[in-house]
Amino acid sequence: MTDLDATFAALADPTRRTILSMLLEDDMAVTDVAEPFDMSLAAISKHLIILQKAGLISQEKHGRVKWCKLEPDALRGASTWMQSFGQFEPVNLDAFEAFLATQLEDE
Amino acid sequence: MTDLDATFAALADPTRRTILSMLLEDDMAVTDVAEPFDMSLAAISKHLIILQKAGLISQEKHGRVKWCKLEPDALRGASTWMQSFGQFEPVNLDAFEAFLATQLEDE
DNA sequence: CCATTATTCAACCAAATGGTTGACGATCAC
DNA sequence: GTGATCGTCAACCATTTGGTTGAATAATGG
Repeated sequence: MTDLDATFAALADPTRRTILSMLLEDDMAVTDVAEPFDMSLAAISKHLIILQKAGLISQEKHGRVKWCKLEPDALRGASTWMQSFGQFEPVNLDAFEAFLATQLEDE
Repeated sequence: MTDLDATFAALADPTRRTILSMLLEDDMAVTDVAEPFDMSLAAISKHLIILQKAGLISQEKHGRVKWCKLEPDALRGASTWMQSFGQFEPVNLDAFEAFLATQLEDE
């Protein structure tokens, strides 16, 4: 329950969602993450800590540079929760899972 | 962007997620939604307003009773955003959309 | 060694959040 | 009509959030 709190809360901020999108391209240092934002480095540092606590990114320090890396697995819990509402979607979960099965067979 | 803010923020609270799960079973009146919670009716009323503003539920007043109904379509925006990280998932978005297309043809 | 760079920490601030209570406007049931 | 019920509003409160600035820590380069 608390995991989902942290994940959804982290995703609720547009700055943090943009950061995640940036990290989708490549791992980045804190300073480089901050560069496009009109905001202090300290503010971005805080956002990154929130993302890390939510498990959405990991941070690893090499020398004085801290590298940020997307950890998309943390999205899976939130994604699964949302899919519990799938019965209302045009494609039901059973069909989707059957589709997944065919995909895996192809490999 | 702002849509996603509201959706994810609404989902970040455990009380609100529980309410959505309850509404998954059936439409409910505000008082009945509030019943299982150890919280004032006014607090639940506020939560419901937040859910409505996020588009996750609709509310319709019949007499003095206000009925709350799940609107799962609002989850789609958030779901789509999360799927943009799908390159890390076993099935990519293109394949999923192709699958959706075949589903629609069947109708 | 010294200046520079990378990042965080601490203190502070304004605004938003999640809760309370009590009063209030409708509506229903008798 | 009168009293109970449904739900919201308004005012209030404590805590969290998202930002700032300036100082502090730590590693690097010349």
